[in-house]
Amino acid sequence: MPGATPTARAATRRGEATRDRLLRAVRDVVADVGYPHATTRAIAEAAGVAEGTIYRHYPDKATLFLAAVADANRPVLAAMADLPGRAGTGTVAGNLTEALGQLAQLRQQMVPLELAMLTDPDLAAQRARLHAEASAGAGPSAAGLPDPPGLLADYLAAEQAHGRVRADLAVGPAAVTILAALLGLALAPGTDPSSATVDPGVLAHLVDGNIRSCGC
Amino acid sequence: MPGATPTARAATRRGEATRDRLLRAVRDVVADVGYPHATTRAIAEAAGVAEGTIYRHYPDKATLFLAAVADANRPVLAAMADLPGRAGTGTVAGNLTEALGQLAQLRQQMVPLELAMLTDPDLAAQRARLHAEASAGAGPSAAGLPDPPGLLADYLAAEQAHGRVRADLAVGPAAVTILAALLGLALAPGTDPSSATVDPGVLAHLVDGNIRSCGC
Amino acid sequence: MPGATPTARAATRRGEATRDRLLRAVRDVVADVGYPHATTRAIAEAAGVAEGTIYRHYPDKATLFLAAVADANRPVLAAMADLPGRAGTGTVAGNLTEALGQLAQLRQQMVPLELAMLTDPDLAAQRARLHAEASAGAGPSAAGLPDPPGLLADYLAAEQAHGRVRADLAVGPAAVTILAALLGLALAPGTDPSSATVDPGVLAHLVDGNIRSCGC
Amino acid sequence: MPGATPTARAATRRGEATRDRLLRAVRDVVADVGYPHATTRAIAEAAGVAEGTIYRHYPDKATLFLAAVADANRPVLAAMADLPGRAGTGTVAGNLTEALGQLAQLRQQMVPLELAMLTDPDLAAQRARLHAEASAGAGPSAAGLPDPPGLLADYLAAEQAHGRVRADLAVGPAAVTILAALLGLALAPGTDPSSATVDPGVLAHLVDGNIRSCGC
DNA sequence: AATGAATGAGGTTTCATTCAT
DNA sequence: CATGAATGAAACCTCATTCAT
Repeated sequence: MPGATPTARAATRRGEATRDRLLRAVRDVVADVGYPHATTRAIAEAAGVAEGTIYRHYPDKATLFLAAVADANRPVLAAMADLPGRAGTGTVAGNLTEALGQLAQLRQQMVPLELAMLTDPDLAAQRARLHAEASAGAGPSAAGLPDPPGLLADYLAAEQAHGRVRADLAVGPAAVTILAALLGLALAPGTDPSSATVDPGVLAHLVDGNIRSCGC
Repeated sequence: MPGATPTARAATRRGEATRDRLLRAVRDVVADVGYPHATTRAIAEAAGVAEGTIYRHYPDKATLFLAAVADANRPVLAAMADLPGRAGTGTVAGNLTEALGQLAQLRQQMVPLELAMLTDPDLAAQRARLHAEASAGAGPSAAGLPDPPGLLADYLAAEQAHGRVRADLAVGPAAVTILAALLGLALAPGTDPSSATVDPGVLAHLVDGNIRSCGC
Repeated sequence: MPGATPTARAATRRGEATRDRLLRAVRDVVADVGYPHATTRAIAEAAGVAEGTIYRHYPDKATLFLAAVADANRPVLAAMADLPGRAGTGTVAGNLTEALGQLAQLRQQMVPLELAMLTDPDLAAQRARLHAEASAGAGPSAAGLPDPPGLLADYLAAEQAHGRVRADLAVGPAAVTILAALLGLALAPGTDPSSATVDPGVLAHLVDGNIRSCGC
Repeated sequence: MPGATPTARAATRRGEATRDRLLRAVRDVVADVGYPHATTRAIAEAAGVAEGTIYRHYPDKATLFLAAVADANRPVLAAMADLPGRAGTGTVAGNLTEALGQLAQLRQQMVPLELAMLTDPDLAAQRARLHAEASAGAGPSAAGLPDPPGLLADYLAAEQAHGRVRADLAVGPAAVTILAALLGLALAPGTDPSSATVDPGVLAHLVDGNIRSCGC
């Protein structure tokens, strides 16, 4: 075993490290100079590799960007995935505040990348195609990948079942609204981009206003 | 007096018409293909003029974009400016629903342009410079131009004075949250961009959840 | 007489004034920003007219430049034309110093325009064509228009006839050399372009070294 | 040691060859069509590379031109650098004639580039900045780089010390005048640009008239 | 005669991508 | 696997010239 295909393994290791550096470089450069100025040159430089190296790991720039988005999305989804399981424990406001706080913090990191998706229809289209393929590949049953709005709606519905959220709340629109507000806050002009967190007062208002059971 | 300076006026007329066509072309092209693909060539074509014509009216592309943003912003501000005057009339929910509905409709139109500002730091910087100059030029007293969050907060405070909004509502954070949610909704993936309006259910939820006096 | 075709006359007057302003504008702009940056826009602005006005007086930019060169050349030729007639009067050194001093002063003014001719073969070709046509139009006898080297050589030859210049001086090469040195001095790096005159020491050296009769 | 870093060297080699081809292309194109028509397209074509290649080696067109000027200047300086060491050997006239003849020949090659510097103030300014930086970088003691007028003046002074040039000659003005004349001759209209040399008669006159010791 | 908006060819520069090393 | 020179299409912008007023 010692010495078995050492070069191949080392090479693989090296390649993975390079890919990681590239993904992080995409995030950094887009956050720094904006998507329109995030050129392959700038990204390669930030990653400390030659420009040509990009194309040894990704077939083109769009694919690299989508990989960076997926990579940045993972912790966001993880932060939300816990939520439904907590229904009935602690307090509703506490659970939401913690989850949304985490989410806001993470989203801040990936907002520039999400913006890129929103401003570039080509990128969005390619992402849609990838998602479609992924769903198809996973079989017909795997239609609904978990996404933040769905997870949040699930949690709210579960709390309704526990009687801890007013029964007449439309959980779908509420989830969408809450997350939209969070996104909107991250973008609002005047937001200090260096502070990674949302103003706690605003966050409290958001939670409180939306789920308050009617005991006011 | 009529006909006093007919040529001068005519000349100006033509130029103004061209400028208008250019501003609209910017909006259309950005909405269509996205800011990164909104080239001067595409804009000129959409406006029905030669590429060089752009530069007789605007010194560079950034200035053209900023002019388009300002132009698109005008009706948005107009829609909000009425609101504070309506405090005490009709119903709170009615006033807000109407104003936010209008706002959502208009914002939809200018969201792509605002996104451009958010993705391109250069553009944002130049806009900031322009605003600074405009404020300076208007004298030291004109510091605060009216903006949507301020106007909405003013309205909410006025309704508090009328006792039609619960007294403990923090009007500043509430205004910011509502508008952020509106912006977030316009961006949320899955929003049908062809429907210019926000889902009325969501809008109702937004108004209701945020300002509801405690009579539930 | 009063009121006789006043408009026509006024129009002509105005046209001539405009042409003059244009010629001077060409000189000023070329001297200021250099021939490659002397655009029709800059020239029109310097002349205080609209860009289109240029083409009411000159068929194209090259013709305008050549007219400006010819205009700037007139006083230079005038300064040299006197010289041959002065042979035998005053002192040789005095005559030359005065003529060359004047020439240097004037040339300074037109050096930028002459440089334009030297850097732009198209312009030079068109000038040559114009000269050829002028000569042809003036009849076959008018082949040799008076030019500075010829006039200077004529003067030196006349002084040789008076015995005031050493007999073995080759007047042709001497004239060419002197004028070339003058041109070279105007161009030499380190020449202060604001001082319109040549260093008197250098000028004295130039005169002295070239024509000194052998009494040293 | 051979083969130590073969790739790096090879890469460098290719780049260096391309740079050389570009520098020569600049000279050729400027000499051919004149500075105002020396477009990047024409230069790239003359060098046999794509237009974009220029910008991998030089940040912009101006820098490329300045590099071409510096490159063309090197042999000119080399031709003059020998001169001071020859004082006291051969004959004064022989030394000067040879050096100036070489200089004229070389200068002919670089006259179009020097003209470009003279007609384009932007270029001249950037050159001045570069020179200033170079001097500063070389330490405060390296203020005076050797330049042709200085070297020629040094030579003349040395010959004065040997008693082979008349003692009352002002070596500074003489050197300036001689070189200015050479430059002027290269530009003089009527000079056949295909003959790379200056008319020997004129050259003799130039040498003779300026340094002749008084034994006539 | 004069204006200035409009034109479109062409200029410099950028950039995603390919290829020889 | 990695490099970096090379490519060429396309981006933004300029400019001499034309044309409606």
